[in-house]
Amino acid sequence: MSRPTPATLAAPVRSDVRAALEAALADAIAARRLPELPAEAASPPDVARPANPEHGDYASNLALKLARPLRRPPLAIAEAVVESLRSASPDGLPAGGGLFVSVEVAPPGFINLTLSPRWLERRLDAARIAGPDFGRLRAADPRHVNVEFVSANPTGPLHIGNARGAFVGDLLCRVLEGGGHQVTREYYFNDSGTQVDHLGASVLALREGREVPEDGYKGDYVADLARELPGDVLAAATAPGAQAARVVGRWASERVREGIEASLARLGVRFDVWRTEGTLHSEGWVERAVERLRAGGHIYEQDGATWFRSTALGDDKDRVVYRSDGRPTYFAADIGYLVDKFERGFDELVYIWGADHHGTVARVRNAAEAMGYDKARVRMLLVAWVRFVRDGREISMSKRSGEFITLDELLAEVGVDAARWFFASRAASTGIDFDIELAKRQSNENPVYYVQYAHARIASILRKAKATGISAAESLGGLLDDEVALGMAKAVLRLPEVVEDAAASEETQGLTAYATELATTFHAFYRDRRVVDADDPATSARRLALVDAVRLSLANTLALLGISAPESM
RNA sequence: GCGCCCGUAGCUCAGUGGAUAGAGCGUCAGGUUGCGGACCUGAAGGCCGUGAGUUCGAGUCUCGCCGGGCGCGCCA
Repeated sequence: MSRPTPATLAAPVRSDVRAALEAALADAIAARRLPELPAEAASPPDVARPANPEHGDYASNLALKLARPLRRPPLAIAEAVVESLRSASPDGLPAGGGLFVSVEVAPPGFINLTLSPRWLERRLDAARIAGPDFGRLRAADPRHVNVEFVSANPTGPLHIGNARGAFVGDLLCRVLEGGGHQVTREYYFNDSGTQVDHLGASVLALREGREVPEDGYKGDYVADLARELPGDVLAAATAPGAQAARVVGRWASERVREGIEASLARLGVRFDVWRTEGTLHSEGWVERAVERLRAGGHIYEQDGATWFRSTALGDDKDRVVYRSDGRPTYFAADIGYLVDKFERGFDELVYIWGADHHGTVARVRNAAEAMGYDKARVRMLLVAWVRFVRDGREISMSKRSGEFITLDELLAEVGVDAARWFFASRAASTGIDFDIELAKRQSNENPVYYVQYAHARIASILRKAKATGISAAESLGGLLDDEVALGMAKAVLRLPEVVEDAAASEETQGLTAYATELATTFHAFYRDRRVVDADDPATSARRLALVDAVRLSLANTLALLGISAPESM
């Protein structure tokens, strides 16, 4: 028997259940207990986890779904499929022998399936062999995805308004990677625009002891930059004929960008590509994009400006690409960027944008379509607004008021783990409140500590076992006849399908909910079963194996979220 | 006015068309001579904004309305 790869070992249990049902359905048709399937009904069977444990570990509605196309009562279809499931010899099931200990038909036509303890034991042993790979999947359709996020212009440090996009973007990347896809994290910024000139003028003004201009930047970091401004840059800026604000601005924005990179690193976010708007023009990507559109008849001239006919594809209005004075718009860079990204070979482009940018979604996707790209491969994930609150009062984000909070300050207050958990456990599209005081409190008010505590507690048990001279058994061998252990084993083995769902939905709430549930299951197990018991080393060894599998699942889930899994706390 | 997002327990939020709608916090009542009490058990608390529709089945899909947020530049 060839040894399965870790990715195979970590495959979702649910897919085995699906495969078994599919095989049983095919068998029932072959045995003429059911008529041939019409082509349109040939999708894989739906499998869900019932809310009520009496309905088994998994339930399928395939009989209900097939009732109409097969023109048979759902109960009759369910009976036919179940007969196939039952008649298959324990090791004759294509998806793996002895998968189920019970298969039942329940009105109005559900098929309820309960997993076999023996099969679960083998699966759990395999998960432990997979180790850190348990929960990392092999994608059926591996894609190389470009995820562009944060993308704040380097005119000042990241503030809490940038926080959600940074976390959501990174979490999306992690979940896609967990689902077996390849990801490039990309940061897009402008280091040559008027904003950068304003920054340069502000720094220069302070350096020369003048007031910051009206449209300049006023934060403390500007004063720091003025102090640090090197003599040679200052000399170059003040040389005759030099564009002083621009020269200083270039230097300052690079310094700010380095600071942003460092802040993001503290969040556990590292970008693969830093791309500037300027290079999209200098490298000719914008021209290439416009030519492509022009060739397709999507460009016209009016009032001296160059327009993209976005309305032809359903947008509200056409969009200017080159202004009447010849300067390109921001949108021009956007379309050049599309060509650049696709030329680099990505299968899919994802943009993490604030919800206030939703108005620009249609034009960019339309431009992609007009240039001959598949619109479905260009997707914008809109991140809703966060109200930052301290003890119930909203924190104003005005830079002028001085209440401006940087990302670094937020992290210093609440910690990376708590912040990551907070954003991971909420859908990106929902507006949320972030109570800084609440997030700070290290108690059971904050579920991240609850989960980390479970991990630390297991680590402590493992230490205790080692000191006692008991080590984890290689195989669970019979342990799952104990119902308490059985329930926990099932919880552990859910991880791969939780990851699968997260990658498919591109949301992480399922992972945090899962980790909380697994921690709860463990704490209950801890209450009901003693793990380390010198009087029963055989049972101890098996329980240690099971508990270690819980630790593994918690650690892998937290790792996927970029959250630490402490050995003690 | 048009477009996008949102409306679920006192609060903050989950809930891939399935069976009795969940979690954390908060409130109330309990629990440890054993491996970590940052733990455990229980209770109260819901016309899932609202009205229709689609179907075997709707918190979930469609449409209308009500309420909230955000957009609607030759700005970035």
